[in-house]
Amino acid sequence: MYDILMVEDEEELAGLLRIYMEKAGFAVAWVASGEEALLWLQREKVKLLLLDITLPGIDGFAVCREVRRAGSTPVLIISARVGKEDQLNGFRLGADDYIEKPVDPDLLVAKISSLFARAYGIASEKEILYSGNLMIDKSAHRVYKDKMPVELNAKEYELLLLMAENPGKTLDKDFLFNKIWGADSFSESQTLTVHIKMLRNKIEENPRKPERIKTVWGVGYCYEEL
Amino acid sequence: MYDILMVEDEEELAGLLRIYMEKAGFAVAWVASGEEALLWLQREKVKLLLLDITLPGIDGFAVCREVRRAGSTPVLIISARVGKEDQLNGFRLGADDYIEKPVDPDLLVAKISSLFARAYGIASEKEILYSGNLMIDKSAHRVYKDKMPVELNAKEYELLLLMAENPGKTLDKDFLFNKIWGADSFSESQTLTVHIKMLRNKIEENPRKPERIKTVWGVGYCYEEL
DNA sequence: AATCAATTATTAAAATTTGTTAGATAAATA
DNA sequence: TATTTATCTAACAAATTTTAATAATTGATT
Repeated sequence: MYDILMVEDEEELAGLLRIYMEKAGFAVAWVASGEEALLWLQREKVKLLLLDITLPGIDGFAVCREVRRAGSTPVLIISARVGKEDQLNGFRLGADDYIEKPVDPDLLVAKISSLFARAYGIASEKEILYSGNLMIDKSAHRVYKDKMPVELNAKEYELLLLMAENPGKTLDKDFLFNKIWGADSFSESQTLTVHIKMLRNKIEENPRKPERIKTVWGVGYCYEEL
Repeated sequence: MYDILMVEDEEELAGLLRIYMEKAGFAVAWVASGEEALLWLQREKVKLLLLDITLPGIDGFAVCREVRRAGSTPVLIISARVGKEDQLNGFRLGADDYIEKPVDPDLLVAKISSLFARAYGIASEKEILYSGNLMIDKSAHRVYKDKMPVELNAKEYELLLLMAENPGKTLDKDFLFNKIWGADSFSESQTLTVHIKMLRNKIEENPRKPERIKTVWGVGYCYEEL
């Protein structure tokens, strides 16, 4: 898989940028139009998209929109248009950055590296998870509520983490149970609900009226990011 | 916990930016020097750091370096210095972006939002089905009518989803029943109509004159997308 | 238009399922 | 062994689903 797909119709610029990017260790693919870009992306994945806006045919904005519809691939826009509206539009479509021409290759490479680090380096091994007034420090295996440590035991911690990593999603009881206790395990009956109860006692403001761990009747529980 | 810690010694600019950022929904804390910033960060976590470079005492670069040493908090640098070297230096220290003064508040907010989405996955993919003034959040298993939550229980939810996924089509009673209750199941007699009734009570403007769930005599029901 | 049978709607209450909770017991850990 | 943590029990509470009886509506027939 290539690291970068560059969509740029000016051949000379494309050549220059490619040299710089490859010198920085990125594997670069190049296409010259929006149509080609979309076709290319149908066949193959890429880690980052470097996208000129002014292209013949389908323009960069449209490509950006399509890419965002499909996933969260980082998109870096290059444009000769200097208007603020164009930039805002780019961000609205989900671009990660917007660079105005003329492009300084060193800066471009710096930005790409930064974006790579954010998207693939640090973020993937995010050690700390924030969720409203809750902070879950994965490396320390510890949870803080309003900056005050909360003492959770192992099962409670696992439960909370699993739910907090899927905020806003209803996880059904079987899923939760299987993830934490393992497929079989005789118990099940009440043991999950009991643990939910204890968790709520520890992290809910008012455990009788849970705001954070909502129960979805007949299905399971849903963690709300407050 | 605050979303953003702004480190900026120009009080007027700080005030202006704060207004824009808060309007965009971010909780903003503000300190005016590098020393304060470091002290602040020792006590409290923050989701994003907005950092001016030219500060009295400890400058922005030094703060950035410290922050990176401690973790992967997103850092956005603002600077009055327009040199390419300064920018490269910022990126080298691990900054996520570098904005030159004068700062356009709209663009700043756009960049911050983009960075938030990248770092915290706010643009997390959710399965949502829109149908007129109804919104069905499949991942949360929840339904909203005019943005207000509607409390549906399991069977009602299944029914609604099944119908909403086939708008404008008349689904006959057997089909609905079999899909939700399963082929056999003694009951049937009234149980479907009762559930339809309850659904209508919850999502129709005037349950006596259903606009959304129409009954098709002798056949079944038809969900209208309004 | 009036009648009739079939179908659907409404309602309330019974039956069932599911959730909560506190406390007892067992298991693991120090 | 003392202490903590995990699991289970059982009674209770609450919400959901079904049943069943009655009312209203529809479409066909006269």
